[in-house]
Amino acid sequence: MRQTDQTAGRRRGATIIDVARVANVAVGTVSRYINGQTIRRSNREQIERAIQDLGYRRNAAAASIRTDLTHMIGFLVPTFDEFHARMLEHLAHSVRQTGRALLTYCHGGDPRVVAEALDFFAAQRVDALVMDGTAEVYDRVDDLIKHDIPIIFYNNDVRGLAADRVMVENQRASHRIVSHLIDLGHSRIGILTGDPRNSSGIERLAGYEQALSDRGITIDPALAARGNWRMDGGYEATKRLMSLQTPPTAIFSANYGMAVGALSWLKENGRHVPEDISLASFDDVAIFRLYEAGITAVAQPVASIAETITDILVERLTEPSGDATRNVILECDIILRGSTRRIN
Amino acid sequence: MRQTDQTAGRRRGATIIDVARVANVAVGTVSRYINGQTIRRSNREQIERAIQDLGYRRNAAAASIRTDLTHMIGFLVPTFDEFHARMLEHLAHSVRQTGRALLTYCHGGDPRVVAEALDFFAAQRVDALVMDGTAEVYDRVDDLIKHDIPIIFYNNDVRGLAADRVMVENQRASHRIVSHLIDLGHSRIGILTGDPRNSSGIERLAGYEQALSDRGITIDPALAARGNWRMDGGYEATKRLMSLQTPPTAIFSANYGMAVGALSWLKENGRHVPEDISLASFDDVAIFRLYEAGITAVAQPVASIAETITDILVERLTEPSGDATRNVILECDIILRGSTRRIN
DNA sequence: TTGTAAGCGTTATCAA
DNA sequence: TTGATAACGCTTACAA
Repeated sequence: MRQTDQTAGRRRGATIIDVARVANVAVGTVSRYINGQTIRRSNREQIERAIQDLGYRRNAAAASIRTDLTHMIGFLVPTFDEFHARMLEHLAHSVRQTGRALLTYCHGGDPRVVAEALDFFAAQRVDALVMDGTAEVYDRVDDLIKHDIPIIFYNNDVRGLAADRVMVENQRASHRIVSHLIDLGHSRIGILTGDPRNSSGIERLAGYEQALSDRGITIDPALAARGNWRMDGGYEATKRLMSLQTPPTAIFSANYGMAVGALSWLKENGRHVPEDISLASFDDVAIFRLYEAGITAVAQPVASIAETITDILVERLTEPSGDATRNVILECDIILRGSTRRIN
Repeated sequence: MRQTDQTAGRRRGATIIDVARVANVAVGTVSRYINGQTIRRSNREQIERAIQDLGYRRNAAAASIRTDLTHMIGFLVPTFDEFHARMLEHLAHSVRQTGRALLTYCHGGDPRVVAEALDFFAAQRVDALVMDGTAEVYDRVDDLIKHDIPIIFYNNDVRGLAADRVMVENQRASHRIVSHLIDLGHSRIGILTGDPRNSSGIERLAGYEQALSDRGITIDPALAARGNWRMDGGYEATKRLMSLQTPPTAIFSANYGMAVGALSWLKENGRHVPEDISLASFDDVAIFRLYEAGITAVAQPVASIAETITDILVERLTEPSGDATRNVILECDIILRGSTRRIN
């Protein structure tokens, strides 16, 4: 009996049964009305009035245990830096238009939190999971896939999993921007690399190396300074590069966070961009448009990435049973600004 | 019969019943094990093996229809700019440590989307809702409160609702930073105001005006240029201020987005900061630390805001039944940098 | 189109 | 501690 139920943590609201009783119809009829099926007009009006009077609200959780559809998409990222925040904004927007929302989790690079997040998503029965691929969690993600939860990777891939992927042409874009530096007369070009366990880090480094060798420039391992995608890593890596016997005349940063660290070190040490050194970076963020003469950058098509992810999502969730995994690779733009300068 | 059930959209996994059967115990026992109650050792081992073998995963949605607890917190923001992204990151972190996650929705300033979000949260039965207050939705939020969903406002308040609030001392911080400009000899100080429907916009403007009148400076309405919190609004508002007969010698921006717009206009028009004009802003963001000599700013205690919200959340969700609403107001720091300069 | 009733996967009560 | 079983709020055959 509801009134004597001690278990409810909070006052329970009206249910579909209450609505049916007040409207003098069967629960099935109310359910059909709620789900947009055709209903006799008189019934519809009575149901609407009952819903109004009772302040009834459908319980999606209850529905989901029958339908196995929660209308929630898991979204797992390492951090909410500008890149991921923009992804989130675009993704939230496109996913919203399909009647779904994002259950977000931020792992901060901690594998235990990643595992925790995947468990949480599995328990909540998210309809699908969108994540920036992180290695080390191969098994746990595979487990989700075995439980028929579609996974879509973006930004970084985890090879060998039956997941969809929406990536950008990391290697080609890096090749193009480094080639631009070479065109400007640079041959001693440093790179701030990301985490070598990340596919985008590997590919961006490969694009850099390919561009150099395509132009007959010997690759000097000392010019590849390892960062960690973050500002502090870029700062330290830049310091190392600039302390070399023969420092580079140009630096390419594999992401924007490290580029900000580079700018910070250069500024503190009185090196001017582009007079003393040219700088180019992956990712196009607000600060690059504003900083002094602007920073030359690779612009990722964030909106397209989000839309493509949503398209794949809807496809996976509506099509009978998806066949082959999809692997979309989107193009990037190179935005030339004042931070890259001709030398000699 | 499971095998013939046509309704399942996807392969259904093992249930607690399956686990009980394989482990040779009752479902109640499995449930108790899952929820951390004491279990006879032999049973525990058999249950653990069964869970392992079956790849069982608890269905949180099913549990929630009995417990009325989803372990999801709704998070509603207008946009994922740097301020809200940082809030999200901190909030996700602190909320995670209580075993919950954030169901995020981004409304982009559209009241229809706000309404949609609130309906979605209500249907999903989020345990609580954290939101940047938006006017115009008084009734719908009140409806959620009537359904016993705790609401916590941050950044902007909506007066008159039985909700908790975690705000910052907008007026006092603005007063302090404007007073600093006056100390430097400025008397013709412009302000880029936010949306006047937002409580923080009102309070920051009030702090500005109070600072002026406290020092006997007449308030010139022409010096209050209305922005929209965004870069484009700040750009246009700055243009208007700088086109006045007697332009200001200093500008205070009520948030960082408009300050970036101001920097953009000033740069395009060859005005240097701080030589030609001083600039100070609410919000302390990455670009302010890096931009030329740095931008003087009000630093909001984002981490504290998030932690306070989480504390209140936990309190509301565990205490018998919350009494009075809480109204926390946190202090801000003024960070002095190179963008504000003494004149005369 | 409607009513009836059997699930869905949990939790919680109650007697043992 | 455990087992058996009645909720929880909804969807969906199935029969009318």
